[in-house]
Amino acid sequence: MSNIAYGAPGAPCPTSMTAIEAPAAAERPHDGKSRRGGLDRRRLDHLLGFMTSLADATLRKAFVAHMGDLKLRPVEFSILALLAVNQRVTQKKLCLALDTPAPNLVVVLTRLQERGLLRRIRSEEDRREQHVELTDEGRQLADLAHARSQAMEAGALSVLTAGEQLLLFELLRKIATGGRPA
Amino acid sequence: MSNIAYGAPGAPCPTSMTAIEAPAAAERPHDGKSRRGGLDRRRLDHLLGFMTSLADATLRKAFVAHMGDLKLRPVEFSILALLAVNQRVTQKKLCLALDTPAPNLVVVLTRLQERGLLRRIRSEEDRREQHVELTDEGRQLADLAHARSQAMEAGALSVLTAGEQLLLFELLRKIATGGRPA
DNA sequence: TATTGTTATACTCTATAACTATA
DNA sequence: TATAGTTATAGAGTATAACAATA
Repeated sequence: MSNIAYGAPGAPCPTSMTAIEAPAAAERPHDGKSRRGGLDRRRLDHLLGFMTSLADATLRKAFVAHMGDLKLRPVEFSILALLAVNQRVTQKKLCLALDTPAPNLVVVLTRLQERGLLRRIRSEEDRREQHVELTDEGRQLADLAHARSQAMEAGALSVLTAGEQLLLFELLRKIATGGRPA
Repeated sequence: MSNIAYGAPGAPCPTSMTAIEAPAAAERPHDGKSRRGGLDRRRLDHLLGFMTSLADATLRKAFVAHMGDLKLRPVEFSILALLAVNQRVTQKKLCLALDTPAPNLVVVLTRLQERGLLRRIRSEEDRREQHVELTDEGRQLADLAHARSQAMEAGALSVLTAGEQLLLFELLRKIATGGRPA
């Protein structure tokens, strides 16, 4: 269910390249570690993007294991989680919060709406906007999913001490924000 | 270029759900942090999978910025990196190392082969296997990409101290492997 | 003119089934 | 019967252009 190919999709690919430079300097056989499928992975294991991909693969499996029977995709989980604790949420705000193009959000919201989990209500102040809100059924599922996510998190983080958990979040936050505070 | 919708694609979606449980207990207005697009993100910010998604988005942008002109996608970068330091690599081994289904690897390898970056050589011992190896041109690009990855890494990690960097890798490794050593 | 939401569309990524050729 | 690689295909994720309604 999704590989660990490393980092970014979407980049173009056609032929071309700059080539030459960089000697294949100090690289001895290998150290016995850094392997998988029997291959030496020394040029990948020191890359943060590769390691987060590995961690992501593990966390995706945990998501499916814990949330699978709720029929919620990650983006759907995120939307319910946002709607559960925010009021007067417009689609524009959801796009910003999830960093998702508007057209893609539309189809996800429509899917959730057809499941009876949320409503779209045309704003009276600005009739261009729609306010998205959970139905009772949607709120129940949001709360259940939230509870499940806590259990999932406990499992994934159980390999770390409490101090390590805090540290990991803080380090990831720094990476994600490029060092900026919030 | 890719959102931060959270974790796992691929999960099914049709209707259904178990519903009910979990009270929306102690949740006060918000703390001023945990926001983006003006929305309270308290049910997401404590989830490791969400944070790694955020970090991944940042790292993907760094990948494009540093590697874009080499016309290498992440999975292509990874393949070159593996071929550069391994001998007698079969497609089966690459599939295992990258956790990628064989049919998907085939198209990527064919693309790289058509660019003149690698060769597929039928094994004499077992004629079902193909040995994949870099051409001279492929090795040059692999080495250049490796050098670029080092610069990219330095930039992404510059927000952390040397100690924090080591710690982050170790914590991610523990998450990825579920606590197992290698 | 600019913004919110929508439709249509395209390209990539991911995954599976079915086939071949070898073993 | 099993394995390495391939072909074909389907589904989900991601992205952009163009449009309608409203401001």
